[in-house]
Amino acid sequence: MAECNITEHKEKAQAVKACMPSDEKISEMGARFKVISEPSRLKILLALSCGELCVEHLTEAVEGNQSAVSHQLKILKDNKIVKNRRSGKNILYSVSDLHVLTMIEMAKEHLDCDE
Amino acid sequence: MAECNITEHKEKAQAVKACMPSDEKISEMGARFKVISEPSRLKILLALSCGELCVEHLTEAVEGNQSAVSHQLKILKDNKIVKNRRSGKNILYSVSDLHVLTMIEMAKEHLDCDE
DNA sequence: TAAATATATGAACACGTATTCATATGTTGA
DNA sequence: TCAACATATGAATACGTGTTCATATATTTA
Repeated sequence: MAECNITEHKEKAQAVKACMPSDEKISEMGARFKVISEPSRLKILLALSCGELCVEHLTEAVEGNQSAVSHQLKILKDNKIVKNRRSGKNILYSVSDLHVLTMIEMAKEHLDCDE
Repeated sequence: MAECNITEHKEKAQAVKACMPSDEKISEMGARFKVISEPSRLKILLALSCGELCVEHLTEAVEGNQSAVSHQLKILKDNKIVKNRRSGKNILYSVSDLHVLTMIEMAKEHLDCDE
């Protein structure tokens, strides 16, 4: 009993290839996930999901060091996931891409289900 | 005009810290995103989203090489994102975690909006 | 303007990991 | 049992990147 119908699968492979997004698009999709895959950045986003924070307090909230947080904020900003504005001596950061918050929330709930 | 109310932010930082998930949980969330952030794995999942495929045809569908695909399949399987079953000489793979397909679909749509 | 404070940035380092090559394992049919 | 085929796996390599340290830039206050 040949459960694996070769001919059928070959056709399916062709069909799959035909509707496969371009490598460039796949890379962009992956890049989005990669940005939020790093725990240090995820933690920053979880903190900012509660609202705007300046770098100093954000650093305190994630219990990190200032330089590391700043580096990660740059990556998040370059990827348009957070935005910032100056307020006196401080720079206030907030989430600009609500879409990623949704995905993070989904991931969190998914883990909650497991335990 | 001090737009950045230090006291208020300090309190917010404390509140944020209080409801911050554990480092372990954050790592697990990140791990989920990391698995689907790699273009080679993303491509495999996009192929499998159309249905079950054996390794050979999957390799063909993603235009990769057999060993690389097999290595990535192992990672996907270890993370319970795909499952497999034997059918004669072939091993058939399929997506077991529909949740990640949802997120991938979301990411795809998000990019479509941008262009 | 000088000092203090807040944030950003460059370079160096350490570490994880995707890919490749060669080969092992497992399955079928003669 | 042997040959052919399908898949998995180990080791080596190459590459990207997160963190740290030192320092630069920018803003406010004295």
